[in-house]
Amino acid sequence: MQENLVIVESPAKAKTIEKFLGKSYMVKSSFGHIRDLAKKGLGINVDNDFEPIYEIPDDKRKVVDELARLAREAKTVWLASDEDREGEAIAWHLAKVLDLPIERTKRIVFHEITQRAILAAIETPRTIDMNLVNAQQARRVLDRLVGFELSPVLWKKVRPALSAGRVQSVAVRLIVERERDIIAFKSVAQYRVVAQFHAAGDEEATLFKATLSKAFDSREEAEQFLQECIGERFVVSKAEEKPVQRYAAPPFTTSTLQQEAGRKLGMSVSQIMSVAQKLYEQGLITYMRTDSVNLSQMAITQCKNEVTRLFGAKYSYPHNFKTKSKGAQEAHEAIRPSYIERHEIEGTAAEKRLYDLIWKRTVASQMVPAELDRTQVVINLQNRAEQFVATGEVVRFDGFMRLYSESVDEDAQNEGEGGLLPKMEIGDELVYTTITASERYTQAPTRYNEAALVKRLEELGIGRPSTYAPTITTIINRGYVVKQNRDGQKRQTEQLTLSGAKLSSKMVSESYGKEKNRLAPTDIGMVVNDYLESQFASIMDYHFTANVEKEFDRVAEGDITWTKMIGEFYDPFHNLVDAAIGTQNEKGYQSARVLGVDPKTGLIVKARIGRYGPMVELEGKDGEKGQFASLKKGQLIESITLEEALELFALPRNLGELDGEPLMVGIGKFGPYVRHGKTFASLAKGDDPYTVTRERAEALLKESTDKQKSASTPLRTFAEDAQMVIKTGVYGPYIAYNGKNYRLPRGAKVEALTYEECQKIVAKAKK
DNA sequence: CAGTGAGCGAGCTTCCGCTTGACTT
Repeated sequence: MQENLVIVESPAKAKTIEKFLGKSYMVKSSFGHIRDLAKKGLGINVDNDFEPIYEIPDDKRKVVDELARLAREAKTVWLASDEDREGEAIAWHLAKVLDLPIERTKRIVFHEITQRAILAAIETPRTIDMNLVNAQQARRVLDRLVGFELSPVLWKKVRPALSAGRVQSVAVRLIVERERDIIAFKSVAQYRVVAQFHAAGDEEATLFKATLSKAFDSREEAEQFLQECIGERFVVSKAEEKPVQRYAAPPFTTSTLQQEAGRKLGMSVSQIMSVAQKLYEQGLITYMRTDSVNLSQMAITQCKNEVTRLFGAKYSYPHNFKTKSKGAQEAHEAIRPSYIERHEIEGTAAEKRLYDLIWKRTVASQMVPAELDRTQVVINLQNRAEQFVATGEVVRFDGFMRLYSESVDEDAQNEGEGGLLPKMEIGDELVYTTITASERYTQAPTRYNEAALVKRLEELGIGRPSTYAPTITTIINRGYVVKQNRDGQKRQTEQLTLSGAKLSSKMVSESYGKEKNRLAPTDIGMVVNDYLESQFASIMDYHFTANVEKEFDRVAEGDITWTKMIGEFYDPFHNLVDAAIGTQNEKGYQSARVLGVDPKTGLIVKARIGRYGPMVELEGKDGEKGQFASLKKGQLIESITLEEALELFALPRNLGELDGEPLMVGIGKFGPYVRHGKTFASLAKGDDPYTVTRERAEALLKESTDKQKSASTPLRTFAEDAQMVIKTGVYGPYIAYNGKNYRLPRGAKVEALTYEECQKIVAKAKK
């Protein structure tokens, strides 16, 4: 029997801490929360002052029983869950379930896993902070109320099995609004002018680039400008050089790790988290779900030694960072290597690369700023008001950049930053070798990728490190959002070049709009978003979470009771729910978008969501039936054009008669198909229903009927029992017996199976 | 809630945050 039982949240943490404490301590983990609101129903007794109905989930039963047994045997139980709202609630639930007295049970906290911190915590135990617990109950109850009252409204008004919530609905809104910005965006072409100069009278002098301060809206203006540059005088009017410092980024939090590993290693948010989890479990890094940039003193000292050893003392800058992000609870350290002196690890390629990234970021954060010289040169023209500007940046001392540089979002990159500029002084005269006016299109806003969405949510204080990845999964699973690639499109742009006194023009092909793994809303995502915005504007407000967080803080401070706070929220909220259910208005999604008139038939073309998803409709005249067609992948009701819609009506297509029956191509419930009379065949992946040829269609039909024939003839039969048959299905061979199907065990050979073996498989499956 | 390339019909769907495995059809 153990004298002391310490309970933490994570098993990996338990292992580490047990090493720091003496033999009389046993450290166990609760694996996170051990109780939650009842799974069925609301789980809240609204009429009884929002009394929560807690239960222990089935998959937690074992852990709880084990902890209860150990707690009974131990002399002292120490509740050591994380020092934040959720952690405090975990401690309280443990105390309730393990039957420990709230006023006397020892509660300890530490936010770094070092021996010093653990021993200090043991020396200064406190008791459970009920105000903080109540703030968590308020958070939990509010989320349940919002989620479980809004979702059923959607089932009724839009479609079953949809969902809404404080976090996910706002995440979808961000993506929907970005899409609308893109749809509304009008790209315009401008002529941007760049010149190559060198010092006058010196053909050998260093060339450098300078950009004209103004872009021209038309080709004529650009051409005229270039013409006037012939014989123009170019004089330096300003030459400025100033030293600037660039500071190292703070060590990783969950959100910044997701952004940086996404950009540098091309990993998805959930991949990053599962690789980080592996590193954590091996004791290689600190906890990977954190909003803190704090480093322990021990880590700072280790970094100092390491930087000094590797680069010398002048590179070392030991210091800590302050967390800025909204609503951060800082229960943990930043994400860092457990042992700074460990430069490399064993493991999978992904593990090695992620560890390397974390190591570099951590160590670089403890290095001195880089010192740069930033130069700016302004060049005047004698006969025109425009100016050329050249900027350059030179690294004088690399500092932390010697080890690591933070990457930048592709859309935030600015081009035209030059390197070293030659020395120049005011009044210096310059000569151009070429001046180029390039036609450039303004770029539409870019869609969010996963990490960019996480970053935005964090800025708004919405969601927590442990929920960023699952939230993205949820909104994709609900069909609100898709992660997609888009092929780039090509366009021709003009380039006017003045070389000496000769003006020439050429066309340059450029591609644009290529996207990889970007988040775009679906039609249903947009419809649900618009419906929620129209009926529940307060919940959909970007500041809703920040506002209720302030209320939770007041509960945590003991200024108000949590039930009063929830009551004040619930009454108006519930009225909105009732009002939404009560309104008989046409269902939110039913409003159709009119695309225009079909020039061939004069019929109105509309786009809307139908029973089987988004569709376009060629409206029938005087009550006649219209024609319908489903939208293709990547098309949106909101942005589809009349031309694109008309193309969709090309299906079903008639490829001509075959044995007196038409051969039709269409898109059905199961995707693109060929139909001949009553027989159907699905098109293959590479086939396009709009262009597939008759020959190909016939081949597909034949293939399909051949397959069906072979599928209906059994692979094996048995003399012992006519009911026992082995057939081929979509997943391979299977046993059919008395009208039921059974899978073959792995590695089973169809030809070698005996009747007895088949009987066994059937008997086993029945259990 | 369009009409088809099948379909009876009842009961269920849902939130956010804290943690890991179990387990693929």
